Amino acid sequence: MLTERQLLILQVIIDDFIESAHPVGSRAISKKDEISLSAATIRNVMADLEELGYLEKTHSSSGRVPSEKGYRYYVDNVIGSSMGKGNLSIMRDLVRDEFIDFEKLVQKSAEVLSDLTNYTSIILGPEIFETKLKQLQIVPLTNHSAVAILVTDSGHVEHRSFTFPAEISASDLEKIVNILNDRLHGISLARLPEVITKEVLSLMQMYVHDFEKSFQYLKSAFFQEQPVKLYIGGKTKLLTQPEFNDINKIRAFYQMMENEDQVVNLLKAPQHGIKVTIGNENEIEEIKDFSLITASYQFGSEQKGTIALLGPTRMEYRKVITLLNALSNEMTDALYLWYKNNGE
Amino acid sequence: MLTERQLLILQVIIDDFIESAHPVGSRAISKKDEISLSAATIRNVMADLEELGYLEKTHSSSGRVPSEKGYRYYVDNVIGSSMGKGNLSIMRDLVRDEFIDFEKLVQKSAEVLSDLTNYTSIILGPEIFETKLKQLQIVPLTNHSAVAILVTDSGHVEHRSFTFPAEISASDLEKIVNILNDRLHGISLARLPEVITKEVLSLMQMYVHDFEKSFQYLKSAFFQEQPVKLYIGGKTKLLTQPEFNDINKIRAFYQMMENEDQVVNLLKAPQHGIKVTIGNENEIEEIKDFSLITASYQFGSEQKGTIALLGPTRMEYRKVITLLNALSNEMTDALYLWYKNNGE
DNA sequence: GTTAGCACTCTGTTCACCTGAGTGCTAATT
DNA sequence: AATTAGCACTCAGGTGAACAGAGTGCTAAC
Repeated sequence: MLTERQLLILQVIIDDFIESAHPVGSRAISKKDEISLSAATIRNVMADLEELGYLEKTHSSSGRVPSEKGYRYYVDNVIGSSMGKGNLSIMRDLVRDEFIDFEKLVQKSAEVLSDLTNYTSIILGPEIFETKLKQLQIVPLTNHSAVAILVTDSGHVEHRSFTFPAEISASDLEKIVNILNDRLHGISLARLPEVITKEVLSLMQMYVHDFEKSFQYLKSAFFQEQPVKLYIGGKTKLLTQPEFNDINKIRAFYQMMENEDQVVNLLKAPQHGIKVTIGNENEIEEIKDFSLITASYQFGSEQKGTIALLGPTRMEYRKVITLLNALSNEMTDALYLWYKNNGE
Repeated sequence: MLTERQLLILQVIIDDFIESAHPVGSRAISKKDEISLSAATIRNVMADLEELGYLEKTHSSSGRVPSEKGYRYYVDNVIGSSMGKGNLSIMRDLVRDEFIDFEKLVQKSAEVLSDLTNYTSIILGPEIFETKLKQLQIVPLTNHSAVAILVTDSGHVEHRSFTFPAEISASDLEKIVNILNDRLHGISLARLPEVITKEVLSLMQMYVHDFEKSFQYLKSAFFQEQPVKLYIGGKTKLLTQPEFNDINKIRAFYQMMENEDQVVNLLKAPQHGIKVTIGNENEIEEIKDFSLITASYQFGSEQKGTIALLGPTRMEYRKVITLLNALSNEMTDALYLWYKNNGE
């Protein structure tokens, strides 16, 4: 357990380093208003903190830099008590004003989040597989191609073009759509392939032969899809961070961001509230010197989405946590209201 | 007019530089198989070429580097005659295999293009405003919200959620949709707002009062949209290019790429065939040391889309031009066939 | 327990120096 | 008249020495 003085100094060092990105020395600290100790005393405390693993030196005679353990302690014990304020109203207004369309809201939120912080924001939409089919539409384009449109109760729209044998007539198509809508309405997307195969396919083969092949394609087109949508804001914001001076780091980072699956997995872990992973706590090699802060929001009764900010370990934790907290609450509230009206 | 020898040497220098990214010296050239002159002679030729403006030195005793004028000459006079080959079949197969869905095809093409070249590819979809409305659908979600879906004859799907006063009933909605479909079918998206305002709005006000406000929103949501879709492949590919060592360059470049409007404008200039803009020929400040190669493809009778590759001025012009040429032809062919079947 | 003082350590910068790649010019060669 | 060999010259980039500055750890005094 840290003494009060140790805690104070740890906190001051971290705050200073977060702001300046430079190792902080004993003299600089002793000059701060809230500190009335000499540099020498502070050096002793710093030595202790280093021994305990909360601080590090970049070289033998440099100032101190927080270690990951230091950040962890800071996040766990310092921040929780004193949430930042300000900006909260921005989040609230944002959600209220933009909430006409879920996609628009999320996209906008991602942008605002990264503008406010200068980090990269990532928002994961709700598991689309859990939403239920509202309506299926097939719009013929030519006599052998059409576009299939699928609307879920959450207002998501997915669409695919597909081709089919010319024998199928427009009225056939209409029949098929009617059958599908009749049987599939209210079924969750996750169960769709199963239900289709079990209940509907045989029914349809009565109407049209050889439909199966095209149908197979259509099915795969819809259901091998990424199960969640990813919204990223401020991809280039990190370039302005001083730790991003190394070109190889930049390369590695952007390469990893291109792999959507990986990013999705990063955020997907089920969780409640705010979760902070610092540096090596992250599982993915490429972000071992980043910190990732995630918050989940509720969508309806069961589904969850995730909001995250990705920045250097030297991150403005207090601000970010406050912000994410606010946004996730606002989104949960807004979605709750919206979803409630959405029942049958 | 360049002598044969000057041309040969210019060509060799450019080819060498494109490959190595290092200034090329007289000795290196004299060693090449296709050259049987001494270094001294070559130095004389190089001095001439420099005086003519086709070559430059990075400092007084460095090897030569092609100037923009040099690249321009190379592109205009050297390449045209001898198209590269290979990879052409890749493009053909790509278009044939993936052409089920226009979006998928384009997305995939952008990726392949940038994988093949290590440059960033940009594809502009056809002007969506020129396509014609095929069908409009409104799917109610709650008793005061719905999602509107718009399908064009090209198979594009646009959708927006919107809210409306609770007084409007489901049957009212259905009527509205019927009216809209009846009146708007076959109208180009560009004319849609006009037609709606002139012919349909009054008709609808007979059915529903106060519909106008919500409708206004819906209209703006659809029509203030970006008029063209942008597909970008290999955004990070450029990071592997050696000229991209300067962090500030990277920042400037990515900042500019974030501005979609600007990128669209870059490619939008009406043109036929292949167009190469080298370095300062580009209007946008941020890409004054890039080269941009664009090719257009035809979509139906009138509409055009653009395919482009963006890379350092030290670009593999021959390969890129060949590739773009092939892809744009394949796409035009495929789209022609597809679109022909698509008439009424 | 706190602080002043001092020797020590390490980084980053500057400067001189050197090497290697390449040039331009002149004079000899074909 | 064109080509080439030879040589002096230039410049970028790398290496190492010198040095200033920031910071530490330790000891002795307060």
